[in-house]
Amino acid sequence: MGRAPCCDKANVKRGPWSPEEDAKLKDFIHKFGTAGNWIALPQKAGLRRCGKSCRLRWLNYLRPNIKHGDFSDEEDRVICNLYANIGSRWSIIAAQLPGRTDNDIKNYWNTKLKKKLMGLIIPNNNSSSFNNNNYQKKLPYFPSSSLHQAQQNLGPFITGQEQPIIIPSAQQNIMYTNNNNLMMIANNLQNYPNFGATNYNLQNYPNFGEVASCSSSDGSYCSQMSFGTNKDIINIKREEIMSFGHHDDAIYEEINNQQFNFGYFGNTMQEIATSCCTNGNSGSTTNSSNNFLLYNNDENCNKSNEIGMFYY
DNA sequence: AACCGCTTCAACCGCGACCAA
DNA sequence: ATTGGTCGCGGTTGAAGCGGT
Repeated sequence: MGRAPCCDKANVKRGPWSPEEDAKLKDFIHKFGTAGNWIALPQKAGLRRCGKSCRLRWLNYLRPNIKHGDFSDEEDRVICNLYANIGSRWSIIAAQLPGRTDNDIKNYWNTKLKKKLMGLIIPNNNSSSFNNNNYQKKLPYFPSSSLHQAQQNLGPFITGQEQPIIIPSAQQNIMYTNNNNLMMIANNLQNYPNFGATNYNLQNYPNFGEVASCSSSDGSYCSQMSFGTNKDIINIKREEIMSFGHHDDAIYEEINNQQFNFGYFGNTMQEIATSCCTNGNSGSTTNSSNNFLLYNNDENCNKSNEIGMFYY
């Protein structure tokens, strides 16, 4: 048995509000306020609407000082920062942006801001070295030049020269480095306790390359991950590879006479973890913490110079 | 002009929190 | 302590608008 409806659905109007209804609601609230009871308000105001609908219309549209229209860079920054820290707590985020409603911010995030951030890693359609349209749709691919441009476009989200930045961490985790070499996107690894555990069975992804090891020392999430590639098969410049996607997108591709390997694991967009498969590189987390380092490997697959640190 | 697919955003819905009786 | 009514939140929906073909 479900919950009792809050109003008589058969006798209330639904859908968009007419100017007359808006005027009635505004007029009533200006004269009497909400009288402490939204459920009873519509009847008193002569509106054939559900009380909840009245409340929403007032809070999101009719009340004074509501700000509509474009969000400023500063507002973008506030939303990103708060989303990174508290996730989709829209009402709390809205409280920090005078005139903005939680609904507005939620819509803005879902339809624009998220894409704006994601767009920074969309393959460069002008890239002459990667001209397969299908793969372009599936795979982010970064010539170092366009990545550098993307980094520039990050603008206010870049916080310093040495530290990676984190946007956001609650639901979909977008990770950046600002070393102009690598950029990664991944869902929050901590949401996927099996990440790094053997049941990901990386051997199922033959094109992943030679996975050196992928283990979890504390059983909670990936605390150590390393991967290497067979340098005789794969030839990828570390500046020019970033991959993520569905496992069945795992491909081996030859581009401009260079062999590229894209590795994946995870079955759905929600399960996507990161892979970064470069010539003789390996990655490992440090101290069971929420970051990992990516190294160059030397001829013998020993770590040489550090490429970058990633937070998640 | 007609159709189609995509995006936007106002509005809806259900659920948990809260509060008064 | 329990119950019932209301509020507020966050996820989802769907109509409208828009651009491409």
